[in-house]
Amino acid sequence: MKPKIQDVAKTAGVSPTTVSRVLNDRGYISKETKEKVYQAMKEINYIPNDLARSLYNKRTHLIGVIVPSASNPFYGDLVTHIERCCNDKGYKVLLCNSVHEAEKEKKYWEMLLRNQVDGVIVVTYNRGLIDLKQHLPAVAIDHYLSKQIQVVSSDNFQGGKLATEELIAQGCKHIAHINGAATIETPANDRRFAYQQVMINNGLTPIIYEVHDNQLEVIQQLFAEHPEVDGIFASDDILAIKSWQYAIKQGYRIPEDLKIIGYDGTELIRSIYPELATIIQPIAQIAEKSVELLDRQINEQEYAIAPAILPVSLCKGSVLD
Amino acid sequence: MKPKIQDVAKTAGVSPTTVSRVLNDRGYISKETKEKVYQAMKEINYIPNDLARSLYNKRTHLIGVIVPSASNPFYGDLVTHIERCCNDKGYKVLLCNSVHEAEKEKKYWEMLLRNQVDGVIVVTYNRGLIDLKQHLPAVAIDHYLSKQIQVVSSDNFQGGKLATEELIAQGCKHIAHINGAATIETPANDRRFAYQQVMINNGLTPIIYEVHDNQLEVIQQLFAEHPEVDGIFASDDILAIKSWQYAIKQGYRIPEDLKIIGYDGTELIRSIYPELATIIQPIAQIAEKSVELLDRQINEQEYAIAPAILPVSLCKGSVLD
DNA sequence: AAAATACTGTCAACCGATTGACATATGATT
DNA sequence: AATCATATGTCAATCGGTTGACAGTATTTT
Repeated sequence: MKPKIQDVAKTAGVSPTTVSRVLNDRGYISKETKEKVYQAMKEINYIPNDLARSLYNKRTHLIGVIVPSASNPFYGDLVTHIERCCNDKGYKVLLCNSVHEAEKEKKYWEMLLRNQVDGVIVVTYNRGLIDLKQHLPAVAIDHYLSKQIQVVSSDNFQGGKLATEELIAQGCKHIAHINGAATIETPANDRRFAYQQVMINNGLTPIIYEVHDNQLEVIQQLFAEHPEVDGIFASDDILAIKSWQYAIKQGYRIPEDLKIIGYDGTELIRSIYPELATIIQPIAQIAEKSVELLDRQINEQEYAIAPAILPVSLCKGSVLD
Repeated sequence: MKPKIQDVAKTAGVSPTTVSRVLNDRGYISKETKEKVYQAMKEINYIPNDLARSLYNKRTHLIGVIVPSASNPFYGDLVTHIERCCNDKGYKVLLCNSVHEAEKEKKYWEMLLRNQVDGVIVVTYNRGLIDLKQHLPAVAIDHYLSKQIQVVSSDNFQGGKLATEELIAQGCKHIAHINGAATIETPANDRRFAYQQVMINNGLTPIIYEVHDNQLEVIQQLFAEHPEVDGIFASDDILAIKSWQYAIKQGYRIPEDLKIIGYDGTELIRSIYPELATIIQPIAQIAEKSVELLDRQINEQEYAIAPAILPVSLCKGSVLD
C-alpha cells in the first residue's frame, strides 16, 4: 500500500495533524519536528496524494489545453510554450487534441470539467458549445468563442497588411491569397481583410482561394485559373511551401516570376526553409499572455475581458531580402 | 456551488445511492428512475467530480507523457498519436516537457506520482531517476531506462542498415554519419552500430560526427575535415536538411556530388521536403504499441517485459529515386 | 507572577463520490 | 401462501488529506 499521512506521522512519532501542518506550512512547528517529518517522508517514500488535497481545496492546478493537433508546427510550438508557462506557474497541462471535430471538442470540455480543471486554453473554433463552460476560466487563442471568453491573438490585420504591402513593394501586380475556410469567425480572418483592403487601396484586384481538405487541389486551381499570378500570400507556411513547390514544378522561377509569403514563422520552418518569407507570430508571447490571463481569471474575482493582441513581424527570408 | 450527487437526488426525487447506482450501472434500477435521474442531471447541469471518484476507486485514467518538447516534428507527431490512442482507451494525457533536463524530468515524475497517474510514457533518456517510479506502470519510447521498464522503439538497427546500404548502392564511397550524443544509452545508437557494421563489411571507413548543441558547427566541421564526403546519413531529418543546405552553399550538387538520407520521416517533413530521402519511423504504430502495452500493465497483474521493436522503411524521396 | 508566544496533540467535520449491509415494498412465480 | 426477482431507501464507512476548535505544556516576555 502507498504510505499515507498516518504512516508518516507514525514513523516520525508525531500526530497526523502535525504532518499536515508541516506539509502546508501552517501554524507553529519547530525546526526539529519539521526535519523529523521530512526525514520520515523520505524514509517511507511518502508522496502526497494530490487528488485528496485537490478535492478538499477545490483547486487542482490543472489546465486543459484543447488544440487541433500537436503535429502542425504552429500548434506544436504553442503547446510546448503553453506547457512551459503553465509549469512555471505551478500548473499541469491536460492535453486534448480536438482534430477539428466539434463532437470531440465537446467531449473534451466535459472531460475537463469532470476533472475539475482550474481553467482551459482553447485553440479551436467551435462556437456554440460554450454553454458547457459554466463560469470556468477560459482563454481562446486566435478564435472568438463568445463574448465572455477572453481572446489572445497576434495582430492578424497587421500581418496581412505587412505581407500584402511587401509583395506590392516587390513589384507584384497579381497577388493571390490562399486561406482556410472563411466561414469560421476567427481573428485570422483579419489577415484576409487586410489583404483585400491593401489590394484595393493599391488599385489591385484581390484573388482569394479557400482551402478545405485538399490543399494541393486548391493550389492547382489557383495556378490554372490565374497563371499570371506573381505574388502569393498564404495563410500558413505549409501552404506557402506547397505553393512554392507546385509553382517550381510549373516552371515559375522564384523570386523572379513569383514571390511567396507565408504565415506563422515557427522556428522549425524558419530553420529548414530559411528562403521562405513569412509573417512571424510571436508564439512564445501568445502562450505567455494566455497563461497569464488565465491565471488572473483563476485567482482574481474581478478581471476585464479585453482581447490581447500581440505584434507580428515580417521575415523576408533569403529570397525576398 | 456546483451541483453534487445530493442535488441530483433531490431534484429527481430519489436517494443519492440510487443516483450513484444509475451512474455506475450497478444493482437494480428501473428505466423510469434512470430517466428521471438523467433528466435531473441535465436540468441542474450536473457534472460528476472525477477527483472524488478517482480517490475512492484508486484509478485516475490519467497517463503522464514525458517528452523533451512538442516542437520537434517527431515528438509532436508522437504526442499527437499517443494522445489519440489514450483517448481511444479512455485515458487522459498529462503532458510534460522535460526539455532534456534531468532535474525537470525528476520533478515531473514526482508530480505525476502525486497526481496518481495510472501510468507513464517517457520519451527521454535520463537514467537513474527510476528509483522514483515505485512500481508505476511505465513504457519508454526509444530509450532504455532500466530493466524493469518496457521499451518500445522502431528497428533502429534496420534503419541504419537500410540507409547505409542505400547510400552504398547509390555508389557513395565516403559516407559520413551524424548523430546525437553517443554516451546516452538509447536504441538510437543501433543506427550508428548498423552504419559502422555495414561500412566495414563493405570495406569502407566510418566517419562519425556527434552533435551536442550547435548542429551547424558540427556540419561545418564535417565538410571541412572531409570535403570528399559523397554520402551522409543523418540521425534526424532536421540535421539532414541542414546538412543539405550547407552542402549546397558549399557548391555540392545533390544528388550528383552528395547524397543525403535523414531519419524519422514525419508526415510534415515528407510533405514539405519530398526530395529528402529518409528512414520512416512508424510513429503511429509506436504510439499505439506504447499505449497498448501500458494499458496492459495497468490492467493485468502479470505481464512480460520484452522490448517491442517496430519495422522502419526507406523513403527514397524524389532525389534518390 | 501574569500574560503572551511557541509547539504539539486530540477530535471531528469536510471535500464528493462509492459501496456493502440491511430494510422494505412491490409484482411475478411456483 | 410462500418464494423470488426487481426496485428503492437508509446508514455508515471509506478514499487521503485539510482545517478549525480546543487542550495542554514549555518557554519568553512584560
